Amino acid sequence: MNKQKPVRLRDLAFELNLSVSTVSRAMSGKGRISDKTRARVLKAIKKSNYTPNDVARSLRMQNAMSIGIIVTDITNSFFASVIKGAQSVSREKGYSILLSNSDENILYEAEAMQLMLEKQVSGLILASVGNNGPRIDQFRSLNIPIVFIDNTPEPITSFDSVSTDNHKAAYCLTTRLIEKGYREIGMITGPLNQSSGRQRYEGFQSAMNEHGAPLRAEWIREGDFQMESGMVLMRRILETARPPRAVIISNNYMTYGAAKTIKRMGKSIPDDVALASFDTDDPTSLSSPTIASMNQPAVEIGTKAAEILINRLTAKQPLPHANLVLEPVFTDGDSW
Amino acid sequence: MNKQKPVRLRDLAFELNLSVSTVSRAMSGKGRISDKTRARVLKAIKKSNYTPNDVARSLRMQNAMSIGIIVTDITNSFFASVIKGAQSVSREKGYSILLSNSDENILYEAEAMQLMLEKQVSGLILASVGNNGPRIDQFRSLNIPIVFIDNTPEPITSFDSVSTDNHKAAYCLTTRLIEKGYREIGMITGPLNQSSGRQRYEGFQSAMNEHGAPLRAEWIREGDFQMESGMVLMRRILETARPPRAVIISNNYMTYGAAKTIKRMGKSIPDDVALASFDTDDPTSLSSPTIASMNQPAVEIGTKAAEILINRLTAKQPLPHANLVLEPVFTDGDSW
DNA sequence: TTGAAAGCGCTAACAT
DNA sequence: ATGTTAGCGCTTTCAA
Repeated sequence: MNKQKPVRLRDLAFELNLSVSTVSRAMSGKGRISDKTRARVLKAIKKSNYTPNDVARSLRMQNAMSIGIIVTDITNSFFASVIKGAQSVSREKGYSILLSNSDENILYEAEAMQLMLEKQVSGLILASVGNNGPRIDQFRSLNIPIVFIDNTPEPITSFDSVSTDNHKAAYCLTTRLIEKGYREIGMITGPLNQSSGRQRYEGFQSAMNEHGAPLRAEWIREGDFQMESGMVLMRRILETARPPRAVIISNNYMTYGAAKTIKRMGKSIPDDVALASFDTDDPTSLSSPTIASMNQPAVEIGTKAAEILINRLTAKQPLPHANLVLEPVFTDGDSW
Repeated sequence: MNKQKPVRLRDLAFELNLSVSTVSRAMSGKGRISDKTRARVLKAIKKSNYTPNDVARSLRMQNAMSIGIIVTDITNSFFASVIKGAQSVSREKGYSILLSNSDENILYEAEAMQLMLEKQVSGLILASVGNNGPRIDQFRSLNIPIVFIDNTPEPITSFDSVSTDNHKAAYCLTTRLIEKGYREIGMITGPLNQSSGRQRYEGFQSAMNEHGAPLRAEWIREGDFQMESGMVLMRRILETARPPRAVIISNNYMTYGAAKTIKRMGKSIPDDVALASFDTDDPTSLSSPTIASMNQPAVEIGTKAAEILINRLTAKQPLPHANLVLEPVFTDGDSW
């Protein structure tokens, strides 16, 4: 348990009677160097257990080769998948991942962004919870690219983003519901100041209007994407004098909460109230009922976001903003 | 979109007619400095949007104030929760998180460890997939602490670790099963070269032996913690001439796979075969049947691991190894 | 109380 | 083909 000093380039150089720069070149493969010395150096590196100090390299290169990822909740399987996707392409391209959870807290998000800045990340993948203009400007003025996922700021075209066609997803989901014969449909929306929440709400509205189905205010509640609000709001909706026959719920957690409430009230899905949702992927395949759901392709969002980011980082010329909008993936269920 | 040069300490110093060291002291609060200049500096920092370069600081301080976390699969809700726990403590104490997924691949794990080394992490939280002795030694010789979670290496007492009492968990689970009247019990184990897999198997054995229940080789199969192996092995077990009445399955994914197989074979849980498992937490609470399960306290594992790590990092004197063994948390279900 | 200067480990321009 | 040297942005002795 000797607290051994780490081997530095200088140590290797000394041992081999070479200069640091020669050793450095031997490692990087850049610059002219004779095959003999190169082999000699590489051998010495192996047996000395040399580990390059990437902090020093980052400082010198003015590039830490790392990507920051800020999500609201890593425990949400959607974000976990996004991260997994982003991580896999990052590794491939030689970038490491700095991770932060914002816990849906705008203050934590700001802190995390500040941290990323200080750590000199090469770029950021951000699932933002709200308006964080000043910090975003700071990234921009330092020319550190951000790719927005899930929620996108306005106007979208002045940022990079990877998102899902939420309007369409909600529109389709609602239309299917109507085609199944439901007309009295309520909704538990997400926060309407977040693009995902708002777009899903608007898609719902469009479909309802187009099919001449009634939009009743007491059937529509704005939640916060947390399970708790799903529980509370579903109860409120079901306790109206004349509750709807179906409810669309804007994300997975609120749906789980809502389902809990429905069970507790002794009602059944879909007989008493039908449910349709977003992003309720079920790794267990034990759910009952299975929830009809429009899902964002999470892993793909992660890989695409990382690709767009790295692409921009390695581009020779300024690139136009990329606004990738992926198709939602529908999975049917017996919740309706 | 001016690619503005970041403000450095030197720029601030110039602007204020001070030296860099004075500005640095003003920021850090260390060292004598007059209140006036201090205020002056702080004001300038605010309005100039100065962002300290942490890479430079890390190099100078020989401490990156970051913690590496390597897990096998961030998509597994167990690990996601571990990370969440670790992250929250880390943030509090001023450490950032470098994340890597090993995808249950020992080669990726080794690569990730190498990366962490190069990035000069202050410490590592490692959910190891297998024997990775040399790399572990490297951390040790560089005096970079590792806290093992989930799987622990042998001999456990020469490492820091946070784990769950897997033997006990399996023993209790098996005993309960027996007390419910089951005697013909099979098991789909995890990899027996991983401590979690092995200990759960041994706990099962102990309980079976102690209660004089039969251990039949054809009812016991070694899986790899993936869903696929749960599917395959459950089929194999059920296709034996005389299948068991209950099967204990060593983790969540294999259980989901096994349940799928059981359904596909047109059998029912628990009437045809009862199930008991580990770590099957169900965020949806929609599972049917709900799975009786012994769960690791995931978030707590994460927080404790981070605490132990940071504690060691900030200790003045060498600390003895910490081997925290947490109690499993039982959640009943109607799978038995 | 403040400033000058060294140096963390590395890369790269320049010199040999 | 190899060596010398400057310098990335910061902290911290040491000197003024």
